Amino acid sequence: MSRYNFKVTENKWQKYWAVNNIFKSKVDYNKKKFYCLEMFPYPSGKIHMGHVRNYTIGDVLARYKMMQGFNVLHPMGWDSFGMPAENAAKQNNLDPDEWTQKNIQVMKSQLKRLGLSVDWDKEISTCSPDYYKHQQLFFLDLFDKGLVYRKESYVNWDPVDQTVLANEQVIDGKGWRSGVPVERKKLNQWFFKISKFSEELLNGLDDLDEWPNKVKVMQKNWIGKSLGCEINFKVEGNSEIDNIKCFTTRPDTLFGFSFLALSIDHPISLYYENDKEFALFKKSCSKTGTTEESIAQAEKIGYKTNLMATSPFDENIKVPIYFANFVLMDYGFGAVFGCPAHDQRDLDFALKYKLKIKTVVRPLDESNEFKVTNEAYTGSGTIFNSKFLDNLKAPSESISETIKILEEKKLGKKKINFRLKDWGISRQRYWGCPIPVAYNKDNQIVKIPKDQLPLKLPKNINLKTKGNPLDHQDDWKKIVIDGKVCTIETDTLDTFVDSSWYFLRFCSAKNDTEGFNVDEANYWMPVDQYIGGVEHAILHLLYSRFFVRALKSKYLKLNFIEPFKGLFTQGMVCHETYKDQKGAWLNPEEVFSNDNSNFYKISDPKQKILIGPSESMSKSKKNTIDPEKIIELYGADAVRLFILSDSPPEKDVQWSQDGISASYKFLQKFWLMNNKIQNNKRKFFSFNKELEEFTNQTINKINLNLERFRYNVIIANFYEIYNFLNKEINKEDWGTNFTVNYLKILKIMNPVVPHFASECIENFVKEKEILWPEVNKEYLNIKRHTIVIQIDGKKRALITTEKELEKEELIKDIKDKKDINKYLEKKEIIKVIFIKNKLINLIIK
RNA sequence: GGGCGAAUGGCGGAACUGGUAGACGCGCACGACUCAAAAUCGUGUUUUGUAAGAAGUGAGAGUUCGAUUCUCUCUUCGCCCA
Repeated sequence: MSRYNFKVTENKWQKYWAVNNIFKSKVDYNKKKFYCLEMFPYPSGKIHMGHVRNYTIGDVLARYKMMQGFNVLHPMGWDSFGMPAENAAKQNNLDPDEWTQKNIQVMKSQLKRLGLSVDWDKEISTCSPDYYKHQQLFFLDLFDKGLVYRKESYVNWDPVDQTVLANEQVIDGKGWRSGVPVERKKLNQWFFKISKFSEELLNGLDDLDEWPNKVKVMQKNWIGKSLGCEINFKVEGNSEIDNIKCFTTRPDTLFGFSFLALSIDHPISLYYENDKEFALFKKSCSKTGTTEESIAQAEKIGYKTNLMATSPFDENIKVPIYFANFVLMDYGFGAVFGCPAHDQRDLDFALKYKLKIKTVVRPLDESNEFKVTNEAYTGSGTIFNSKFLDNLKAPSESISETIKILEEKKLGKKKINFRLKDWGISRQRYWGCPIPVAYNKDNQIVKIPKDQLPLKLPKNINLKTKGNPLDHQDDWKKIVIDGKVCTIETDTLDTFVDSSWYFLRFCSAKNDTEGFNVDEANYWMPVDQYIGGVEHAILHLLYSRFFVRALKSKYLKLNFIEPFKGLFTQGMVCHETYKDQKGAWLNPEEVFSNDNSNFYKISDPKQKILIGPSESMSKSKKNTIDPEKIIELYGADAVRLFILSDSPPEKDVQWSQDGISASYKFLQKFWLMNNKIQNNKRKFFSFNKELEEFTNQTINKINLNLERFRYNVIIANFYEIYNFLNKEINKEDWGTNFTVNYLKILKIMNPVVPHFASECIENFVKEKEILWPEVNKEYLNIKRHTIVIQIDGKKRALITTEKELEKEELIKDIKDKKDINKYLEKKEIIKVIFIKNKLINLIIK
């Protein structure tokens, strides 16, 4: 036997697993199921280290559960609709479908080389009509249930590219591609009524006890339930308008009221339709994007109407009514009352238009002289200047008290408001799932009949058009429904829709007649462990939780409501960044170092490289490491070992060259040791108790560490295993129980380094199904005890003993020992803390 | 500004319910092998001190016989929301 040849071995086992269908899974009611799912990748071209980390973590868990006898579902698919394909196709005159299929082929072979325990028979791809035809059916189902609707809504509009931008494509208020300021434009768009489930989605979080708390907090904040109240303000100046309804979370600051602001889309704006100045104002409002951030940062501007509003608490207080750019129609009622002293936006607005600023909340340590000038006071305190509200504690008492008064006087009522808005699912793009509706000649919505589905995307089209390429597909757009010619909707679905139910599709991946089978879903779902990046903590997870709830309105027999029972969010893979003297980013392959502190350019060895901080690997900073090259050099097992070894999986990990080569060396060392063990011809005679203890304790440790995702500690345990075994085999007598224990050890290494472990096990014993070893609890309670001896709480000595020493015996032993007794001479023991078999602490005087 | 989290050697990181701080790895040093180097193997490696010892888990307090772990205040960093 010689060096470990990872290429031969990894290839051999990958073939073995595939040929023997080792990872194929099917419903089996006699077996306990385990659904292990990692977030499926976008086929962008090649896999990156983030994928390697994500899928290795999942694979370790899946293999561990398989070895424990679970019926494991561990599938893989492709989140294959989306903009990168469309952009790449546009740039290189390609077909997005061909580009995508090619990437899938490449990435699939790369993933296979990692040796994942994936059931490839269940592979799905969201851009395939086999997948999206079911999605179109779901869309129609939800439409029938009133959970899909169309309304006018604002989008980010790039005036140069003539295209709609997603929020993340708006950078500093400018289009990411054109670099010109983004505008707001109104379009008719499709929405999912996620807001109907706000309360449910919020309450459901309480039951998700296997989710990281931070993700639950983020979702909670996103849903943003707030207690407030609606208030009716009397309006003067237009005989047709009696009052305006406002929503506020701070009714207690009502005495600080100095203006009323309306959204430009408020119904009252209709009265100003012919007003030229208002039209100009409206136009200037459209100069900001649609993100909350950009609206918050934009300069507050307003248009003063001829209307006046009266304070519900004091008829003598009358204030002007404005249209303002910072009021949104889809929050509250599109109308807010302005209290400049206690809201920064209102204050900015009031200062600009020289409106009154009346302070009505003072901090607890301030007197009634307290006055807000340039900075709004939003902290807690006491209400003053507010007549009957005076001296209430703000906000703890004042809000509920004010609501009570408003309700009594029938001026307003308590209202719960949610920040969560309906989910806009229209995208003005080609490469997405077509929306299965059309419009008749009266522009009414006509559902495309189910027997005419799937509604497929047209092929070979010109993508280099302004706006949505589908708009220009006149032939494709025409459809005959019930003998009438209709025009197909050209918007496509947000790709988040694709990923909101793919976990259900895996349960019935090849089912042609339905998206998923209820019985199969009821067997496999919920996903027992979902693993992915924290960047999807809000939207993807929330949308998926919504989608299952929405589907439940049709599939009444679904027996689960939360799709993901357990969630694990892994950290990113980071690497140092390098820049040359001109400030251009350099790839790690372009630099070298002789001392690991000074780096130089390979193509220009005199040029010193500037080393930047370690950041998440990204193409733009060129600090990426190609997994394929690393697998080629070190093998899949070494990569798996390293990607888990250096940091806890939930934290960021530093890619390091020394680290990967250490993992490689570890396998080589272990292999040499394995050779020695397997070539051994000697017979042993005594029972190796120490080995038995070590093995059982190690299995126990690894069990705990696996359950808690402490995979980095497991790798440390592997090194301990090597260090221990390597000492044992230098002994004369390894023990009659050596082989049994060694085999157990190889098995627990299997989930992390499956090719390597399988090879070692196979050479040793022939065993088809490798099961997880049981812990013999007898060896967990060690018969040898190491007792810590403390004097005044300081460690002074250790005693190792086989006996279970009682307190008095132990004190006697201590007094007999010179090196400890010296601390006790001429002192009196006033107290003894004793924990059997663990610790004794003598307090002396 | 609010919420959540983190801080441990030269570095990444261990430490179960308060009970031996620094597991394991990297790096470094010394040694073996070698004409030499690489590779490999062995030994050592928190700081300080020749040593016994002392100090030590971001800073400061508190609870406790005993705190990396619990409580409070502060500093810095990260993430999310505004």
